[in-house]
Amino acid sequence: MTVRTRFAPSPTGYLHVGGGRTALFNWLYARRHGGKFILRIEDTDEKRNTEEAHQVIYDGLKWLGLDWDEGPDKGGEFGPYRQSERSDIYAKYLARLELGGHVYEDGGAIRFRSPRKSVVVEDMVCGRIEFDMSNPATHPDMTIRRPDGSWIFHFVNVVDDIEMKLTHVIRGEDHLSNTPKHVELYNALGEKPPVFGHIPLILNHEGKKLSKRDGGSSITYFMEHGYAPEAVVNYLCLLGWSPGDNREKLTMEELLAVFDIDKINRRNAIFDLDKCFWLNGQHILSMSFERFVELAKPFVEKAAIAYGTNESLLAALAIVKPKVKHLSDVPDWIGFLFTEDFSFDSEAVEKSLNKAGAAGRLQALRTTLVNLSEWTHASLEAALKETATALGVKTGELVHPARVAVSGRSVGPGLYEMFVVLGKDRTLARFERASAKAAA
RNA sequence: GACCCUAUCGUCCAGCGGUUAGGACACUGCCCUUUCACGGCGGUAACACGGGUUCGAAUCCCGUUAGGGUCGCCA
Repeated sequence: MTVRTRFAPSPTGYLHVGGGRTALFNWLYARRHGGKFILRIEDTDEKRNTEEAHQVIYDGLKWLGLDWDEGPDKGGEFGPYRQSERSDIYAKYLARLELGGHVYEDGGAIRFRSPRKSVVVEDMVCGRIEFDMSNPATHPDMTIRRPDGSWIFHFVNVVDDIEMKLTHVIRGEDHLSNTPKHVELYNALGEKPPVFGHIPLILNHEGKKLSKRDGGSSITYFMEHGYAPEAVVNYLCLLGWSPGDNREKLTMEELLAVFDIDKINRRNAIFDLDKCFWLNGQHILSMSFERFVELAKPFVEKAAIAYGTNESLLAALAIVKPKVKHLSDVPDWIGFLFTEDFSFDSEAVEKSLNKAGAAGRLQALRTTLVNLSEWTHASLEAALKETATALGVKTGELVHPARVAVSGRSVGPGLYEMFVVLGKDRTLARFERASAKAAA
């Protein structure tokens, strides 16, 4: 039997991180077991069903690196993959329930008559759970069709899972209490329920369900704030699970090899943006340069940095990669390399450039550098240190003003790296201007 | 209210009958260092409570408490 899992979001115009994680776990499970991952859009509520809302889902999943084998945009053997287009199928299944005497009319709506027996759910994550369905007050007969003919979630969800031959249903724990209802439907239809796996919920710092207002509650947030997808995927897996060997940073390949849904714990987890941020830095640090360029470039383009040739952009990105924590910070980190019109941080100017003697030291350094025949990291470092010795000052007394002279700020890439990327002429020109500025 | 799930540092995870209760984020001290990072070495900090079971319990059982979820003609 081929494993078939699905992600079945409703198009709300917003992809929740919890949804992203559900999608991820389903995808991981399918890929690990050589199965199929299906995308189904639950858009029975037509009011909020827009094309843009669908796009948010596609974009979010693609960004996370999750590809689906069947879906609305892709087709597949068991389509259509939008519930709004599956009404005929639901009608057929309703007829089956009617035939078995499982439904009745109530004020124009159609309800499913619960057998009122206890239902046992064997859950991949939660284990064996028994639900007592005998009390109609607490477990009323569920409605499956409204008077206007539109369908209710529980019913269409089950019908589609049957029709699409899903073997495993991995979803949020908020559905655990709904599961016995779903099982009753499977039984009434004479179908075998899939294997369920209810994963714990993601909470905010107040311990409440993560809502739209919370920072980092949507996948879009991570896309826009310069997170690497691999870092977000990594973090999401770490919520409720660990590889068991104290590793924190794992690549997608490593996750695919060791992530196991039934080892996930049953506790709801509080989302910690700090740790996600740290993982992002770790991933950026260790990813290939090519990958870094791929992820950083869109931010550079969006900021409309006039970087000239591709080579010069790559040179700038290379010296910044070990420092950057958010990809969205890249434009700010490299901008000063491509314009003479960069701004000077007043605090930095005050602290090093305007320090007594700074202008003179800068001039001395300039003189040394003018005569430098070789413009490399090593020769620049040697030259600067010699100058410092000759002047009888500490290296830092030259480094700090030079850094501000060349970049306008006190924080940035390595000094010699900046010299090399700027080249001799521009470096010396900036020295000139800064000396004048310091003197003034 | 009923039913279901859960309970280890502030947070995320390890632990599955005998441990100085471990790692990571955050916070913090020192070192490295041209800034900022990175990295290295430390520090602060936890078994919710009460009963059992056992020679022995963070670990097993039962309660209590707390948190979360579900009980829609939302999904």
